[in-house]
Amino acid sequence: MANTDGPTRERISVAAYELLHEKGLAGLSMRALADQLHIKAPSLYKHIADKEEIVADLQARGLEEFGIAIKRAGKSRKAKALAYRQWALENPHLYEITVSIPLLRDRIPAGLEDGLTRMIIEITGKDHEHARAVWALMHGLVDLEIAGRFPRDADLDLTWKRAIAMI
Amino acid sequence: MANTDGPTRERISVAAYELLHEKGLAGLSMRALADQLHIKAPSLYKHIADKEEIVADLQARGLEEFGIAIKRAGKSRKAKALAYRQWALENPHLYEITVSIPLLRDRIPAGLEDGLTRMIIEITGKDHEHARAVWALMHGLVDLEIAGRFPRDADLDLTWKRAIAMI
DNA sequence: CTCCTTCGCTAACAGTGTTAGCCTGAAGTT
DNA sequence: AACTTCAGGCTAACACTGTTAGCGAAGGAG
Repeated sequence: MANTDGPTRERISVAAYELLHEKGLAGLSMRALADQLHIKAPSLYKHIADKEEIVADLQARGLEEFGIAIKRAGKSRKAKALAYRQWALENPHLYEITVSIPLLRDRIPAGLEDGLTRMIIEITGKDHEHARAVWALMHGLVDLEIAGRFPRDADLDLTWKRAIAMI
Repeated sequence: MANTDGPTRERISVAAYELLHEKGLAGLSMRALADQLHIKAPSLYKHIADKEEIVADLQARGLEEFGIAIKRAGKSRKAKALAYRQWALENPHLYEITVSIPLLRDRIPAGLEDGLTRMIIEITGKDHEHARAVWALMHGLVDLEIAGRFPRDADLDLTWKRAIAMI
């Protein structure tokens, strides 16, 4: 019997988003995703081409939400930087999927990535090279923090302060 | 018949090291590893406990070689920074396995990680916080470069110049 | 000679993404 | 009302992953 409320493409995206938040990237399996929609894994393929498609979806969502969070932050460079860290720590799985695995450029809305790049350049107020260095600094800090690379007793608030001072 | 030259623990490590260089982390499967040693995958477990053990092995090797490369570089901060980049780009898979997946601290030689941390502090010549920020900057730059996150026409040499100037 | 350890092997299990092929109910068309 | 079409479920299966159980043969020790 056709479900009275079959999982349309949109509902799959929502379920994937929730699943990612709850179980992380490793827990995002096709079968787990199907379970949450009360269907079987192969049925997902009536709506999507492959897993990459939903990963791309989540990457796009991540970039979008991240962009919004940074825009909303205070205007100072410091506020933006802290917003970067805060968002990444609050959305580690979303951050991971957008940045720790290859970005599926061909499958996310065009311009999304460029928009963010332009935003960073705007914030730093300098040229591309400087913006890239700043971005790398933010990313490196967050990545190492999430990966647990810093000692447990490291004062990361202070580290960020120093980093911001470097900019 | 017992092999005249059975894959001892050491030979497994070597094969894993080579396999990682050739096929990357994704290509490092137990069956592929066994193939290279002309045995079957389950036989590997007569020598190792699990896959994590060989990953830990490779992480240790990576940290070690990386440390040597940095030590060998010129004395200036700039030379060290460029050596960081060069090593990472020349050993992307080794870099990936040491830094893109959780470091198996309990299974690598004690002090290896600390040794590197101390080295970075020595190079930067300042305190822990500053050293961490510098490390994050280097890591961020390399990680984003390997992930292809920078536009193809980006002048990364110049980006590094700017980054080094920021330190 | 016998025992025991080492170190191969095959078969198997649970998990992964994915494909082929079937079936059913709803929607349109004549 | 009957016929066709098709969306969207389903099961079975394949190739891959890491891993375990259990078997068997070779070599060294007593």
